[in-house]
Amino acid sequence: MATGGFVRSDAQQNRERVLAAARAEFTAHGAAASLNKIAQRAGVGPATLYRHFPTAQTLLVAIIAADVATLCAAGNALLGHADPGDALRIWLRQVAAHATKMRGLVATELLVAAGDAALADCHDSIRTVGAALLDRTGNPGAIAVDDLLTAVNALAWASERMPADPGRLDRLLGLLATGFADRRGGS
Amino acid sequence: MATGGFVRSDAQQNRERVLAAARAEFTAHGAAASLNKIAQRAGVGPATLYRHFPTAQTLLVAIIAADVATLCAAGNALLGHADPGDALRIWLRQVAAHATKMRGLVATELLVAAGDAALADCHDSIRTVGAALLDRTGNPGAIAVDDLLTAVNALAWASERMPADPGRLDRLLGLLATGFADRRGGS
DNA sequence: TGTACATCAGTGAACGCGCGTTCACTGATGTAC
DNA sequence: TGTACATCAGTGAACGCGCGTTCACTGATGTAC
Repeated sequence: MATGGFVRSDAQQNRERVLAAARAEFTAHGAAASLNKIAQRAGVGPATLYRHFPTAQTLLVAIIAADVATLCAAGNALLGHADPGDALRIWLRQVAAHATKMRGLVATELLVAAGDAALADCHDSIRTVGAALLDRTGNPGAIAVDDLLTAVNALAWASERMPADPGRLDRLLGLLATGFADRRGGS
Repeated sequence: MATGGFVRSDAQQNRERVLAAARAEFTAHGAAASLNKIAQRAGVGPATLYRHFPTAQTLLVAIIAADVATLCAAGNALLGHADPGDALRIWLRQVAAHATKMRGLVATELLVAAGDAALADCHDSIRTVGAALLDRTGNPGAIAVDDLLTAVNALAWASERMPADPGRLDRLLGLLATGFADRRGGS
């Protein structure tokens, strides 16, 4: 009997090939991506995919988790940025870029994180970093970090759906930063 | 030979029963709604549904168009409101409520209006009303009405995806109104 | 180092399912006289 | 008013398709001696 806990090197290779194929298929077809096609693209049988990822959700979350880790690392680095306001804006831009991946699937998934433990962890990580960056600005509007992140995800999702207008995301984020109502003038 | 242009009364009835069933199914299942099930719910054969609406898109747009007409009428009425700022906010709240219908399908469809003539008409109607309301406020931030409507749709879609938090939509719209960055204080 | 073995990853054909869609046919409706 | 007719809406079984998923089986890998 094996000592347990070892991982066959071909298994690890296949796992990574499946992840890469899934990333490509999700990017191309969003939520309509097919597990059979992912397996085919990865050059493995469908049952192999199931061995590694029992459900499509598992697969998607594995991909997202890796990206979220990068995103949070970048956010933590920005805590040392000289201008807290700029730091927050820069990071939210990165959050938005992340959320547009895979035809908006990432934004969609992160919003309904409840129900999946791994996804909830991602959500918490992002929220923690976001809260730190927001606090550092003084947070004059007393905004909940959850609301801010939800809004950024939503705007990113929307801009992803309108690929004809590449400047849209930045304009929408600008709009979110300043608001559409003038707080100084009346009415 | 018939004189042409007449509509059999049973046909009209079936058309309306299909529309009602479709509304119910889209509301329950969003984009995953099945045409066969809609037909079944309406008490007609699948081919009958196809006679009235050759494609699922046609069906969805027929439903949306009716709602959009109501929305625009409400917006035009608000042009007579005493406070332009309030009028805009009230109407955007209605736009958001409209966009959350059918599991966010409405928001999704309206964003990618290009490609469907009827949907493009809806889009234009909404934009025209929105522009009138926005202009009346003086539009201090020189915001494009398209961006504003896109943002409202996006936030509505996001809040629809998180039904556990019913106050979220209003908070998000409030955030969009005032912005997350303080324009008076530095950074 | 080399060989026998036990484990478990991989295979790919096949399953059942529900989807969108079509067909030849039936029958209800409205018209014309 | 009443009847014959032409039109076209409705029917529902059936099609092909691709999906997610499973199965009994094969074979590669790492271990133990």
